[in-house]
Amino acid sequence: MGTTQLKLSDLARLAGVSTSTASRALNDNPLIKKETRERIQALAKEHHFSVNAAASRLRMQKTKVIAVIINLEAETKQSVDDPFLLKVVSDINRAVNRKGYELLLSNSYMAGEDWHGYFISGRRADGVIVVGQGKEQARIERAARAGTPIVVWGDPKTSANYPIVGSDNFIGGLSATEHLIAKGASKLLFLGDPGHAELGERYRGFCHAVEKAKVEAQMIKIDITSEAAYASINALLRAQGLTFDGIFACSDMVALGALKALKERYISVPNDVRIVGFDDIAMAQISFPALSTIKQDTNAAAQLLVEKLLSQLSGETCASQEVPSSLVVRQSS
Amino acid sequence: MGTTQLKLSDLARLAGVSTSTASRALNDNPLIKKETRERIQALAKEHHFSVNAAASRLRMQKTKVIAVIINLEAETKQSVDDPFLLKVVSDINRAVNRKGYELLLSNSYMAGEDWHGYFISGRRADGVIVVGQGKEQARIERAARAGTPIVVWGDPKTSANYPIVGSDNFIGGLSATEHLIAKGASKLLFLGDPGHAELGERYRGFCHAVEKAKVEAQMIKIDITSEAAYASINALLRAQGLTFDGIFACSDMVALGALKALKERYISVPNDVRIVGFDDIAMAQISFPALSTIKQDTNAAAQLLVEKLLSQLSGETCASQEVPSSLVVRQSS
DNA sequence: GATCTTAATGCAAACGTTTGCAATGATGTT
DNA sequence: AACATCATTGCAAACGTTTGCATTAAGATC
Repeated sequence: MGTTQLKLSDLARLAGVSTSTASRALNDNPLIKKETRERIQALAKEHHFSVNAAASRLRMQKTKVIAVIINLEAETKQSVDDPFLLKVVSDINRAVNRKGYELLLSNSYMAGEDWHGYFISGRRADGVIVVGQGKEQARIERAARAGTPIVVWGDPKTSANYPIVGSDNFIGGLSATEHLIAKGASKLLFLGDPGHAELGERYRGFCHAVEKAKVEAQMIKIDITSEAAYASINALLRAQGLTFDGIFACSDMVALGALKALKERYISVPNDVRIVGFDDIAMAQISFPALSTIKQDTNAAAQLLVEKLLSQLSGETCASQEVPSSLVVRQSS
Repeated sequence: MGTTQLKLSDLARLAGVSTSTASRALNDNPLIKKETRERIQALAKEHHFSVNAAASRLRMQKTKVIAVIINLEAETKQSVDDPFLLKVVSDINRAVNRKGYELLLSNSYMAGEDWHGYFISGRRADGVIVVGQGKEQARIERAARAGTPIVVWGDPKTSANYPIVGSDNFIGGLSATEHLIAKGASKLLFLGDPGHAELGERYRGFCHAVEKAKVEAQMIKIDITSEAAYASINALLRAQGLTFDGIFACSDMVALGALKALKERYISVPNDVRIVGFDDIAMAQISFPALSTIKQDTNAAAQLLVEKLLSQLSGETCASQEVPSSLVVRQSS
């Protein structure tokens, strides 16, 4: 506090060696005699010395930082508070740390339009992980073309000039719907917005199952929030009565909103209506009835995202990849 | 990409001015003629120039970065996925950005024991926001004593050498409990861990209301997870039957876990048992019955945290402060 | 004893900004 | 005409690391 910041040259003087020796010693460079290294490292610990990251980054041309940017549409109101998105971020954080990198949490507000300029040229991060493919991929594509090491959490089937990691949304949608049908549903309802890349795949899976089983089906396009789901189910029931007996919701939050609307009208879940969600957020198992859902393995995905990003940093190119998802059957179906 | 990174001196040459002029122009320094400034700024935009943050930070001795560290006990299993914690982080992110700072998302794993060394001496951030006071405050206190600009989300009543911002937990606990009693409950149950600073205050409020109204009360000490709540309510019912008619849960997640256990045994909420939670997470209004709770104004708190941190950066000292919380009455009570 | 190898360390340049001070030219004042 | 003032710009140092290359000392080889 009172004393001025210790720098490497001070530490070196204290140890009676040159600055370069001190630097190498702290980086465990075998050029330096083992005893010397250990002596200097001990001294550093004793004096609470920390390398100045700004100086180091300037010299090294590397930041050891990965930026995570949450890519939400301004228009739709899927908020940053969506527990699933935040879980993804949290898992990415762990994965990033395990590789010795730090996590800069960013968003369109800070990064603006020119992600390459802001993060890479600006030496704020070595690479970018985008959470949420969104409807509009221009900025991602521009960044990738400018040479930004970048990976995206989204729908891996989308063809793009950057790798995308995400669940097999088609299979997820397919197996959720098949499960609903197997449980006796014959008038199905899809709740979500197929214009969104990942949700579009889930909807494709839904349609595929519907056609194969030759059952009735309808789709209501809503924002990805529980409020929108609650409102739309209420409106539908009011206008047309109970015209469905199975719901595939594009996310758990949506499913829970629908569930609430049904329960308020004493429509029994799963007897009158079966529901399956998507994501398997913490709330899914604590709702009543507990929510059947397609579990996304965010942990595995986060690890893959980071690995792919790091391999880009070392010059390799890599492809999109799907992470297996699995049906979790609970009481709602 | 192919071309090498543009630096300030290149931009200056392109504009036919010196590096210093270019630097000042980009920073909108009025020393430079207005037309020159605008010309250079336009040129910078045209060429996608971005200042090298590493070099700038080294020279300025400032990072314009704020570190947020989620402070969880290793022992208890309140996970990073707790939606409330993540909401706090997300609100802090917004508040930080509004002030022109970036957010470094960190944790004990990266920062280790010596937060001052890691963040401040290491020039990774200008200040630290700690989310979650935890049970053990040694590291926070040590960092503060070492001169780290630091603020904490926690219980503002705790006396400490750093400012703490948080809800008025005592009042929150008091009004939640009074509400339960007003709704007819006379055998109360507190669910949570009073050893945790914030929860301790909530429990004090609970006890205060209980004594004033002279009603029965018991406390079960559990981890702050819905799973623990679910398990403990089940165990209690199995062992002793329904010995309570009102629950004050220390968090919404805990309340929802308890709610599920009750519903599974067909105990009516709110007729047989009234429940009030704490936090007002998104799930509270979507559960069935919708959960009454004490709403914490995380947005206001986040703004306060950032303001207090920034005023520390400009040398002022500041005090802890409480943010008003409010009872939100829904169907569970 | 002279030369060669090897191990350990030091010297000094470079990374790309920002900023105090000096320099320049133009304008106003006596 | 000499001098002071002002607006605008440039020079060069400093921020604290890391690392290629040079240097030194010590042991090995002839």
